Formats: sequence, structure tokens, C-alpha cells
Amino acid sequence: MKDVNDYNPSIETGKEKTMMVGIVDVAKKANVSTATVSRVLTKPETVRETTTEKVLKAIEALNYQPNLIARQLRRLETKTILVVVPDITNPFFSKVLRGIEAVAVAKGYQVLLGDTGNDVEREKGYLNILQQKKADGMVLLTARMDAAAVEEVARSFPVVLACEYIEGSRIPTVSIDNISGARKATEYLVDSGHERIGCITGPLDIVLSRDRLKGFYQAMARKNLIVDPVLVQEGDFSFDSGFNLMMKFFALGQLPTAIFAASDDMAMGVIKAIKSKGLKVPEDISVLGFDNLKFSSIFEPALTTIAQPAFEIGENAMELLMKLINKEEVKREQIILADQLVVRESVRTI
Amino acid sequence: MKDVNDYNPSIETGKEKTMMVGIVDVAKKANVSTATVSRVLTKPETVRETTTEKVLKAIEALNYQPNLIARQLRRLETKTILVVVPDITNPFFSKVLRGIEAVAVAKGYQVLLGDTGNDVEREKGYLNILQQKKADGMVLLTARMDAAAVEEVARSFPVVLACEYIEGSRIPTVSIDNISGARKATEYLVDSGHERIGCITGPLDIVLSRDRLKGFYQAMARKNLIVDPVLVQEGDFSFDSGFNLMMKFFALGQLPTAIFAASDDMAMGVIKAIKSKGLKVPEDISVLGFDNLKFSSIFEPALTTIAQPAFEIGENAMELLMKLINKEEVKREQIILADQLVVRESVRTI
DNA sequence: CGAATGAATGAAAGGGCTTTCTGAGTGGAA
DNA sequence: TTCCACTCAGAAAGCCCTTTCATTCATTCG
Repeated sequence: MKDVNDYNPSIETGKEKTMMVGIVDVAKKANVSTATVSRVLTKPETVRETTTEKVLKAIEALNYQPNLIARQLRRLETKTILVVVPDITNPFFSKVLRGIEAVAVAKGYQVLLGDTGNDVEREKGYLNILQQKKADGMVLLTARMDAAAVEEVARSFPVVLACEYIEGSRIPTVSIDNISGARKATEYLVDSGHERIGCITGPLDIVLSRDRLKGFYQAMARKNLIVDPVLVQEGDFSFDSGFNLMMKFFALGQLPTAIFAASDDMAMGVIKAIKSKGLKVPEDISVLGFDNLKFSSIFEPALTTIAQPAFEIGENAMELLMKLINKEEVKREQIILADQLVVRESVRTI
Repeated sequence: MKDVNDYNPSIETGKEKTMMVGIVDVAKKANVSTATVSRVLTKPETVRETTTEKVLKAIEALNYQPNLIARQLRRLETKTILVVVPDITNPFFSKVLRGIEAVAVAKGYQVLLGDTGNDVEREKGYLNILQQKKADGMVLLTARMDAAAVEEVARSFPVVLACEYIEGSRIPTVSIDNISGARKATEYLVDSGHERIGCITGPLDIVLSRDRLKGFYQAMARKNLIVDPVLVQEGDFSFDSGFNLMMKFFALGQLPTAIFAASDDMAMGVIKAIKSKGLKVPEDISVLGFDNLKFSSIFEPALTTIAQPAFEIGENAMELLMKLINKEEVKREQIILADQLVVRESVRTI
């Protein structure tokens, strides 16, 4: 059964007591109590220098690493936070995640990743992790699930929402103002001379999608323009949905002169569809996106879009979470970061 | 000091003993021992049905959630694995991560994320997490650090490498064959009639970059073509490095008819540079990439590239890790997945 | 010189769960 | 009826740390 090619590290160590070295071993070796060893590790200032040295030497000699699980149990804290993401593969979310991670690491926290794959059930599942004490807090980059359930958890544990928010909730949130962002985008389109403007939204069961749509309507209303209902279509943020919806406009024979897409991915899909019909962007139809993905500047035409400060959203969210965890008072529970219109080449001035 | 706008959930619960309910509370309520409660939760088949019901009812009533930390301490396992990534923002890695996550979740594991931001020091830091027992195993998507250190850890803990490997190491690995992939790519270029071919490599301190370069040389040698040394330049996988290196070729007045870039990002940079000089791809210069990012098919011209099965790499890595954790024998310690040449529009047949 | 102070350390009690060992109870075979 | 075998459940011993409380010892002051 055994084969030279088998890889089994535990065999290599043989049955020689690989015994995990514990704090007692160190204590014994250094001739002190476990209490002292623990103190050396966590409050060195309370231990005499000579003792500290002895202990450190023993730790070194035994290559001792404290068992964090035991510490966590004792201290009832994990120094871990949970981040729930709808799709880690989406560069926008991974950038937010990176912002979170950056400050987490700086503050000595680790991050447990929960990718829901856009599945509400899995999203719910992650709620338990807090109650099971596997994390000290959580930041949600998605909030499609039952709002009450989230509220419930947030009542007993530190929770912050990033990007999305829950209507009527007091759970701390950091995001941009999607309404004003979308309004700004649409107004730019109007100011560029467009009147017949289409909107491809995100999934409307998400607040943030509704907000962007709301911003669109607001801008149109302010400018006294009429929105043709067929030109408002619900996508799912994906390239494909942008492509398909634009094709639908073609099929319907209903062409706007400009389209506001609620994500850069969709905007690119829209543009591909337009090109596939032999038309040009922005000459024939203008397109404006949302997110400012790295790729949007590389794309041709380079996308005019609303930039979200993804990394900063992550940073702020984590900082907020830290305050919650440390039971500091948090004054503003809604942090709104500035978005920005990035003008590139996909919108034409008429 | 207090303000109506303060958000402080612990205030809402007041000082009413929000007391964490523990297994003893359940036991008391159900009139059984803690042992029985534990058994209901973990080996229900050993408990009489009527008892089980009582216990379940108590659990329900108290909304009891077992403290996983305590369980972990007792069982000496965390049901958590650590994934160390050089940059989560890179869609290739996030896709691998997703593969890992998918099988992790399926097997009841959680994933702790370690993003190193391409920093070797941070990479090293994550090694400790295993020894500190915060994770049962780890998969490394990067292995720039001291090989000996990794080996050392891998001797006592389950570790698998994904994408990269360590030369001469027996640590289980899953990846594609970068040498043959690059060779295949280069040969395609040659077979398309190109002879003067440039290569833009990844950072050469990474094995995988060296392998791709090696594949390039092998193909050129097999086809009896001469490699002009100035046409081989070291990039860092980024769009910018591709752009800059191509500009360097222009500055040098040394133009190849085709370029093999070791990443799609770089390939796109190269193409942008070519376009910026008023030349066309593939008409004037052909470009071939590596990775097959989602974006590569959207890019114009659509990139001809080598596709890596990122998600599958992740899946396989995690499955391998599971075997290691469960101390099953692993026969093959190197799993090579198939890469694939995806022909699109960026290479011209002469 | 004795008492009071303070610093440094140790003993021991958990933190919340799992699991072994043991005992109680039940039913069946002799 | 006695005994065995078996099932189910409880007592209690940890898992490995941290932290409180107590103790020791040296120092200072009256």
C-alpha cells in the first residue's frame, strides 16, 4: 500500500513525540509559573527584566507558539472579523475587501472571508458566525437577506454595512451617495445635450440599484425631460446583461441617444452591443457607467463613469467596525464618501 | 456627552443580563447533563429520541449557539483554512480563491484570508497562523518567501501550493504546466509565420515566470529560431509594465513581429502601447497573452491567450488540502491541470 | 527595629465545550 | 430469579491559556 511517492508529512516526523509545546513546558524550562510566561507574552512591563529574559530564552529554545484558540476562549475575543462579500471575483468588491484587510491587519485583526456567490441563503448562514463567537464583528458588503435578521444580529454584535445599506436601519454604514451619484451622471448626459436617455439598472431588489435609478429619475425630472419607460431596463450588473438589454433596445427599435448604465460592466456590454450593430460610441450613442473599474480606462472607448472610492470604503468600514468593537461611541452612523464623475470618451456632446 | 445620534447597540440591550447562553443553561433547562446536550449536537444517534427532543426544544427556546472557539479548543481543530494570496484584487487570484472557497464551504470549512499585497514579510507572517492553531491547513497562492521556512511549516502542518511551486520541494502542488503552456503559445506564434518574436516576462524571482520564459526559449529552439536578447524584457505582470516595455522596444527601434506576454494584463499594456504609436494589432504586430482573464475577450482586439483553469486550480488545491488534513494518503503530490490556447484576434497569420 | 508599602511571582480558578469512563436501567437468556 | 449484555446518560477530566487573588520578599519610613 505504501509507495515511495506518497506524501505524508506526519510519517516523516515519525512517532517521535511531536508534542505540541505548551505554556507549561516553557514555564518548566524557565523555572517560573505559567502565569509569568503568560505575562511576559502579554504584559512584559509587569515582569522583572531578568525573568523576562529567562522566559524568552525558553520560548526561543522550545520554539513555542501560544495557542491562539485557547487565548481566544479565555479572553472571549477572536481578533478576527468576518467580511461577507457577494462575489469576490468582482474587482470592485475585492478592492473594498482590500481596504478592509489593510486596516484590519494594521490593527492586529484577521479577516475571515464569506463569499456568498450571490446566494441569499449562504448570506444568512454567515450571520451565525458571530453568534458562534468565531469573529468579533462583521462587515457586510451585501444585504439582500432579511433585514430583520441582520438587525437582530447587529443588536448584539458589531456589524457595519459597506456599499449597501438597509432602509430605516441604524446599522452603521459607509458608502457613497448613490442617488446623487446617479443624478450627477445623468445630469452630465443631459448637459451634454442628450434628451432621450435610457437607463440600465442593477437588480432592483438591491437598495443601491434603486437609489441609482432614483437619481436617474431625479435628474431627468429636474431637467424637465421625459423618461420613456421602455428605455429603463433592469440588469444584474453583469457585462452580459448590459449586452442583452442593449440588444433588446435594438430589437424594439427604441434607441436612446445616451445610456446610463448602473455598472461599468454593463456599460461595456452595452457598448459591445452597439458596436456589434455597426454603430459607434460615442458618435451614435453615448454610454456612461458606474464604478470606475481599473479596466474602464483601458476599454475603448474609455468609459466615462462615476468613480467609487472602493478602497476607502473598505478602510472606513473597518475603522467604524473597530470603534464598535472597542465600544467607542460612533457619532455618525452613516458615512458618505465622495464619488466622482470621471469624464473620458464614451459620452459625446451634441 | 450622549447624543441621540450615538449608535451603541449595547445600550439598547441595556444592562439586562444578555448573558451568553451556554451549554449548561441548555442542560439545566432540558434537565439533562451538558454531555447529553453536546451529544445531541454532535452525535444525535447516541441519544434517545425523547431526550433529543427535550434538548432541541431547550436549544430553541434559549436560542443557543455553541461557542465554536470552545469546541475548537477541545477538539484541537478549527475547521478553518488559511489562504495566502499575493493580491486579492487580481481577478485571476480571486477566481482561484473562489474555487478554494467553494469546496471549503462544501466540506464545512471556513477560509481565513491572507492578502500579502505582494509583500514577502507579510507572507512570512502568515506562516505563524498554523502554528498558532488558528487554522487547520493552508494553501499558498504565492511562494516568494524563504523556501526552507515553508518546508519547515509544511513538515508539521497541511500545506498545499496553488499556481506556484517550490523547486525541489515535495509540498503538494496544483498548477498548470507553465513551461509547456508558454511553449505552446510561442509555437503558435511561430506556426503563424512569426520569427522575430519578443517576450515580456513576469518577475523572474518567481518560478512560474521563469517557467514561462523557459517555455518560450524551448519553443524558439525547437523551431530553430534565434532569440534577440533585447526582445526579452522582464515585467511585473501589470498592465503598466507591458505598456512601458513595449514603449521601450519602440524607443530602441527594435520591433518584433510578435510578442508573447506572460500575462494578459501585460499583453493589453503592450497593445495599448502599439496603438499609441499608430500601429495596429494584429496587422502590424501580433500579441499573445497568458491567463485568459474575463476581460481579455472583451478587449479589442480580443486577446489570443493561454487559458488557466483558475477555479479548478482552487478546487483541486482545496481537495488536496482536505486529504492532507484528514491524513489520507496523497498519491500524486503534483497535480497539473490542462491549460489551453484560446485563439482570438490578436495574432495574425503571416 | 517593626510595620507598612510595593513589586514580582505563584497557585488556582475558570473560559465553554467534548469525551472518556462509569453507572444506572432495561431486557433477554439461562 | 440471576446474570449478562447492552443502551443511554451523567460526572468529571481535560483542551491551553489568562487573570485574579494571595503570597513572598525587599524596601522604606516612623
